[in-house]
Amino acid sequence: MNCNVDCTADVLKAIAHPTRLRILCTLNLQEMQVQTLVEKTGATQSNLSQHLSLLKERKILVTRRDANRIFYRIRDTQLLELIQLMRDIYCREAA
Amino acid sequence: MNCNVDCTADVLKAIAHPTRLRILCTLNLQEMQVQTLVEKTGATQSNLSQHLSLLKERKILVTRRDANRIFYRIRDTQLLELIQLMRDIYCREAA
DNA sequence: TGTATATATTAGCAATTCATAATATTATGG
DNA sequence: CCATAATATTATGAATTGCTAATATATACA
Repeated sequence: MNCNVDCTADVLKAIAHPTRLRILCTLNLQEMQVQTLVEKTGATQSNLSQHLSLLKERKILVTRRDANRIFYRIRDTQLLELIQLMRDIYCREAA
Repeated sequence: MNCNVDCTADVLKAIAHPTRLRILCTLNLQEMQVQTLVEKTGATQSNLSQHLSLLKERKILVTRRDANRIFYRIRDTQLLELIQLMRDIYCREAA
């Protein structure tokens, strides 16, 4: 009935943004440092950092520090299957 | 690589709203007329109508007219499994 | 045709989101 | 300690979203 809508909506909202989706698809199953993500996504360092911290707050990403650098990865990679499925259902055209 | 981010983000955005999620969870596998949804969700008629039309535009809902009334249902009910899964992963607490 | 019911649309404002630019923080190596 | 590299934070303004109130449309039925 009440399917935990507020929490679920928050998580969905976190994912529902082109740059953040791109981050998730780029990360895929690996971990990656911010600089790499900046290059691969084409976003500004600052902007990307903001999106990353939002995803981290929502427990979608987790981090690991290695000296100077921070590595991000997807906490629960089931999420990738979810996104893929969503895309298959609603965005079938083109690659 | 590019996982159709723009389209996928649009669909996610459509779902990522408490009232719209509530609509989807309320509909579940049935079809329902607007008035019923108004009562069950507690939203304003106008507001609900706006959310419904957004969901319809995004091909998430489909409609059927019966005389005076319009019945809405979820086009692809796999979506419900997706939402459920999302909730299981990220919103495990309480019912 | 006139009224009532169900649903949709529009306008307008408040609140939120987003990107950019500038600055701060943290860690490393010399 | 200083310079540099990597990342985060803050402020700000523009754009988008979301709600409400008012109005419009469509159908049924007396």
